Formats: sequence, structure tokens, C-alpha cells
Amino acid sequence: MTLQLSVDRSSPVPLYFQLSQQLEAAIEHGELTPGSLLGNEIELAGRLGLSRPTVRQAIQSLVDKGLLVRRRGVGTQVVHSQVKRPLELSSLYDDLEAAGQRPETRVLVNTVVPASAEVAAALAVAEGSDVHRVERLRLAHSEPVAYLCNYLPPGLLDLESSQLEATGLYRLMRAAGITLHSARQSVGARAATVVEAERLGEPEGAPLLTMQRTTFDDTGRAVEFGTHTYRASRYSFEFQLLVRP
Amino acid sequence: MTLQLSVDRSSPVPLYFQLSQQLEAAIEHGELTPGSLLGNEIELAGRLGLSRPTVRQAIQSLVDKGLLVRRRGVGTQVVHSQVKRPLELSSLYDDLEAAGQRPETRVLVNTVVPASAEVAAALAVAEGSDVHRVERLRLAHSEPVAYLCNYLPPGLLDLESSQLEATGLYRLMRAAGITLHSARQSVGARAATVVEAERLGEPEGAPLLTMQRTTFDDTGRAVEFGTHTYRASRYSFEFQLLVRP
DNA sequence: GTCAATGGTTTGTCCGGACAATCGAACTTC
DNA sequence: GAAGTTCGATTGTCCGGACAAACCATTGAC
Repeated sequence: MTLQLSVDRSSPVPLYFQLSQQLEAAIEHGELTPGSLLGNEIELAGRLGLSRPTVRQAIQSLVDKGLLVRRRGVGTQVVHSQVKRPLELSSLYDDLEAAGQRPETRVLVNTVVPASAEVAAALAVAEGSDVHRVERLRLAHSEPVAYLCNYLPPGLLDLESSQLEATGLYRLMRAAGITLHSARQSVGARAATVVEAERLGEPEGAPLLTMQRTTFDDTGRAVEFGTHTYRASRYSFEFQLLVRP
Repeated sequence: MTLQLSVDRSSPVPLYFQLSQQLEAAIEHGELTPGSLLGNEIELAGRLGLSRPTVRQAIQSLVDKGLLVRRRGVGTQVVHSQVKRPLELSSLYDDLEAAGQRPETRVLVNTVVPASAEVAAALAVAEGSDVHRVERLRLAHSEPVAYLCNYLPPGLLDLESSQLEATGLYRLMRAAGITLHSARQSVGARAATVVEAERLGEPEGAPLLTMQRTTFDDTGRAVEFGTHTYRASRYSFEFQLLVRP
């Protein structure tokens, strides 16, 4: 059976975007089965009353997402399943929420401190200048999962503890009009110190998963620097990544 | 000063690709400074004797790489440094080599075994059917860094230990005509068992960084499943990731 | 002085067409 | 029967143009 596709020209949503969303939904719902051909672009464009560049733009966005593969002389195929979502810059809060865990946050510290050398270098501010410092404990099912220590440059955001307990830091930043662009991350492991162990309810010396991250907005400004430690017994990073052709 | 750009129409290399490479090199060499405008697309197209779509395609590829940011009514800006390379599907071997370490590999096991339930599920083959099993120890500066255990479906690749000691697994796969497409990864941490500790030269109970990965080619076929353990004292994952707009 | 309207600049979207490069299969030849 | 050849199908690249949408600075009104 041929797929039911249509676009609404009176909508402000770009035509290529309407099409790519419909195709993505069709793949998600199994109406386009893995390995099946998509039909050639010219015919598809004609059927929808669109031009080929518009159809190509829609298809290209799904190729970039890893859902489709194009082959010259063959056609465009749906990738054989397994592909879910590529790695995104997501907050732990969103991850836990998406996984059906009910995340909780306890704000331990929310204050302004002078920047240490490390923090100053990461945020590109003068050493000793004021920066926000937020320490949080993240729980799932009322059990500690991670200890999060974050630094933010001043003047970016009003951080209220009540908001921090209700949602994740990234959501607050986005809501404040900051457009996140990229992040540098370092993931490692180490043995828990006495203090860390106690905070997370682990024995001393237990393996911890650690992450350091600096996040930049689209002007290249560092907007956040964080040092996180996760209970290795309760958390691991799961992600999917694509090969850039 | 205006940037020196030119394209060679007699070259088989696509024009947009020639342009994007020159722009990327200019950014890399600091000829295009962070924050600077790129000049509007129409003028740039005219200067190079190209059409605007071609120039846009070149710019778009750099936007996708996170090197440029476009703003309607403003122009296209070079992102304020800090951006190096986004996360790629790279092998540990390449990572170490790029970091100037001289990686070494010792092949501990290279054989065919019946697939366990876990391996069979990951590779989508029948439990108990034959799969390749490769165990390697990866060293840098003659010190163990990681223990790598990989499984491959049969018939894909002839794995010779001598080749495995000379280069990384991914390079061998690419050289065999396999086009890697995506991978699912899980990164965690745990305490070393006695066997693991001895293999890596760590004390028992030392924190290890662990990674499990299944890699798929562009037909969606699983082509590799691996379980890796890294010495946390000597290795951590460093990467950069972009926010998809 | 502050706020709103205006206009120019730049990217975003979309069109229709043209030719080249590549793939796979059918066909031919030895 | 096997190997090389041709041919149709499909995506890749590129062009030139048109209008819309968003941003910024200037101007104007109160």
C-alpha cells in the first residue's frame, strides 16, 4: 500500500519539515518497514505537488538523523531498525524522566563564590570573580543517583532553589532564552572519597562514574561548567552515535 | 582583508565541498576569527562565480559541524572557538594515536566460539551459532590501558592476529568494505575483579571505566559487539557534542 | 526619555530545470 | 558458462530566480 502523505501549504510550518515529520512518524509506526525503498524523489515530489529540492531537504534531514540511507542508482531505504536517537545534550533530569524514573532534586548549596582557577578557565572569567555555585543531589525512587556541582557565570540567570528542585538546569537555561550550542565532556571513573561515599550512600572506595562538562551557547560563551559524580551501581550513560559520512 | 577563496571547476570534487574545506581550513588557521561575519551569501556566491544554493550547501555543512552559526538578518558567524570535533565513532586505537601516544596491541584470544545469549542478542544471530571472538590488551607507552573483548558475526571479515596488532578493528572493517553507520554505547564504571585487575596491572577493586558497544553498518546489520574495560587511572572519554537545533 | 513604527539587510524556504555519476540488471560476446 | 557491455533508473550536483521571515538600527511619536 502506498503511504498517505500530504502537506498543508497554508501552514507556517515549512513544507520540507512537514514532510520529514510525516516520514519519521511513518517509520516510527512501522508503516515504512526497515529496508523498504522510499520511492524515487521525482515521483514523490510530483505526488505531493512539491519540487524535488523540497523533497530532498526533507529526506536529507532524516538521513542526518540516521533513519534513512540513500544509494545512488538504487533509492532511499529505511535503515534496519536498531536506530533510536543519537546522542543529545540532555540533562540527567530529562534522562531520568524519560526513563520513567521520577527524578527528585535536593539543592544542597546555591550561592555565589569567587571562581577557582579551574572554574575561571572553564568559564573564561577572571579568577576570583563572582560565579554561581549550585550543588545538588539527584535522586530516583528516593535513592541518590548523582551529586551535581555546577558553576554559572554571573548575570545569566536567576537561580532559585525552588525552581532547581522542580526541574533540570538545562530547562531553566533554555527558558531564560539561552540557546545551547555545544558541550565538551569528559567521562571517567574513580573511587569514592569518604565525603562522596557518604553523600551518595555508597561505601568508601566504591567506583563512581564521573563527568565534567562545559556547555557553550551559540556565541561561543561558556554558560555552564559542571562536575558530576554518579553511583556506578545505579547509573550508566546510554547513547547512540552516528558516523558522519 | 578579504579571504582568498577559489574553486576549480575542472576538479571532480564537488564545488560546495571545495568551498567548505577552504572555509574550514581558514577557520582552523585563524584567518577567519571567531565571531567574525562571513559576508552575505549572495555576495560570496558572486565573488566565487557560484550560485547561492551551492554556497549555502557549503556553509550548511560547516553549521552541521558546529563551526558556523547563521542568524537571519545578521549573517553567518564563526563560532567562538572552543569547538574542536564532535563525537565520532572512533576506535581507541585512533584516539591514542591522535593523542600522540603510541598504541600497542596484544592479541590474547582470536578464535571462533558459539554465541552466548548476550552476544547472540546483540549481533542478531542464533544463540550457539559461530561468532568470532577477539580479546586484546591495548597499551600506551608500554602500560596497559584497556582490555577489549569483541565479537563479530561470521563471514564478515578475515581476522588475522598480525593485522589486529598493527592497527585498530574499525580500520580493518572499513578496509574490508564495511560502511559503519551507527553504534549503541553504554558507559559505566565498576570495581575490578581479581582477573581484571591482574590483566590491567591495577589492584583488586580498583575503579574501572566500562564500555559496551554494538556497531551497525548502513543496512542495519550488527557488525560488532564489544565489551571494554579501561583503567580509570589512565583513561577517560573526551568528546564534544552538538545540540541539534 | 521611552516606546513604537519603519526600512534595509540577511538568511530561510521554495520552485523548475539541467546534466553527471553511480548502481543493478539485462544483454551480448567469447 | 563466464566475463564484459550496455542501458535504464535513481540520486548527486548545480544553476538562477522569487518571495517570506527575522533581525537591527534608525526614525518618529508621545
